[in-house]
Amino acid sequence: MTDDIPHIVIGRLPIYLRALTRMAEEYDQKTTSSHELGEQLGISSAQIRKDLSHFGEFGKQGTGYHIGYLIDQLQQILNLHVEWDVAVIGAGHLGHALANYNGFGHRGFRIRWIFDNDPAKVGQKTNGLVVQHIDELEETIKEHGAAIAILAIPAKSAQDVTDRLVKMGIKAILSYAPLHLSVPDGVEVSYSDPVTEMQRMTYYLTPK
Amino acid sequence: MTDDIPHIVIGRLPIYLRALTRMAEEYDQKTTSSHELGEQLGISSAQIRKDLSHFGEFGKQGTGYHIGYLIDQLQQILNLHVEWDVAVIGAGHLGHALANYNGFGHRGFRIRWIFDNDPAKVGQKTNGLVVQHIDELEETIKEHGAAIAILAIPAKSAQDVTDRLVKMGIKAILSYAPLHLSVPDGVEVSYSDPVTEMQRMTYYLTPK
DNA sequence: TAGATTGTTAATCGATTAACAATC
DNA sequence: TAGATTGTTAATCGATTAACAATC
Repeated sequence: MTDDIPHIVIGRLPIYLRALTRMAEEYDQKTTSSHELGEQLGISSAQIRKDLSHFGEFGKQGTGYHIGYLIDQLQQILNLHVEWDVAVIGAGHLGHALANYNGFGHRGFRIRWIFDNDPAKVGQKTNGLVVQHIDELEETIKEHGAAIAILAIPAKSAQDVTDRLVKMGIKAILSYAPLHLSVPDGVEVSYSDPVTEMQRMTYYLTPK
Repeated sequence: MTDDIPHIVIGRLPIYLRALTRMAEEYDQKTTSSHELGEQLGISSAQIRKDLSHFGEFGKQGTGYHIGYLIDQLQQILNLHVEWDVAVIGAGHLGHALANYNGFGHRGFRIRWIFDNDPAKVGQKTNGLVVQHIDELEETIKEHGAAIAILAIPAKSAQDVTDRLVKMGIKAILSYAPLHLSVPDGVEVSYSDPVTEMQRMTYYLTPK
């Protein structure tokens, strides 16, 4: 796939999609403008128009964007017209929280498997899912084919599990483990470490 | 506080801190170089040196950086020489996961309160914390003073709660709610929405 | 001394913004 | 028609990188 669209632009598309969906569902709004959308998100209207212009012409002079149409286009661009099966690795508190979060379904994802290496957790049911032993990982992925995994395990074992996931063809990993993961080209990784985020913010705070 | 150091630089400091801590604790390493650190993190050595140079001269030509000293300096810069009290809003699965996560303590934070608006959850104990009713928010913050809150509640009520937090003087918010929050200048917000992250990654994936 | 690595400068690269013709 | 807003261009702004003198 030809790709010279900046990563940073791609990263904003889901933000636009989220805001547009909210306008449609919460406020039953039919159209919007780059100005209104930008105001709502703290982003300049010029940037929004520039970002969208990488992919086509979705608006009309004078009236702006039809929300339903733009939502549909963004979903197409982001490959969200299919539902993605997701494997959760780790059945601790966070793994359970992910398995029980009902915000995935309407936005393109379904948690389908949850794994743990603790025999005491294997067999537990959570939101209709049964915790499988991590050693069934390879077999399960081979059988069903999965592209996305979420890592909800300690840093210690995260790189090992990542290597196994990559070996099985996983192409996107969302990691809650507090460390940098090494992956080959072609594998996407997103990091979500609450402490790192908070440490960034404390820079701007004054200790009491 | 004078501040023309780019946000993006501040955002990398906790990443450096995390990697350095790992070198020290996991591998008992005493020194490192910008080259080694960069290799480990997928960041250029020039960028690391440039970033650090905003704050002082921490290395020695020929030998690199003393890890313990650099860790200490980064902690000072990020205001992590004090421990920050954190309020968690929302005692659902995610709120409980946060309350039980043991990765905060060693990195500068302590979850001290957890709130919910569901009477059925108020009074529940989790990891030594008792869930308080959200209506006790103002009183509790007024009494103890808190600067950081984590939002683990649905989008619907997130802006309302944010307004209340800001009113009480909260200066940093880590939000797991899938929406953009409006806050006045001087209040830091970090977003952590797993779906947004995954939607960014699916752009690069090929639907099967 | 020889080798390694810093901190910094200048050049390059990339992203954001202002402005506006086009047009609904 | 008058007003609003797009998509795009060029200018500005900011971040990254390459290179190297300084020096441990």
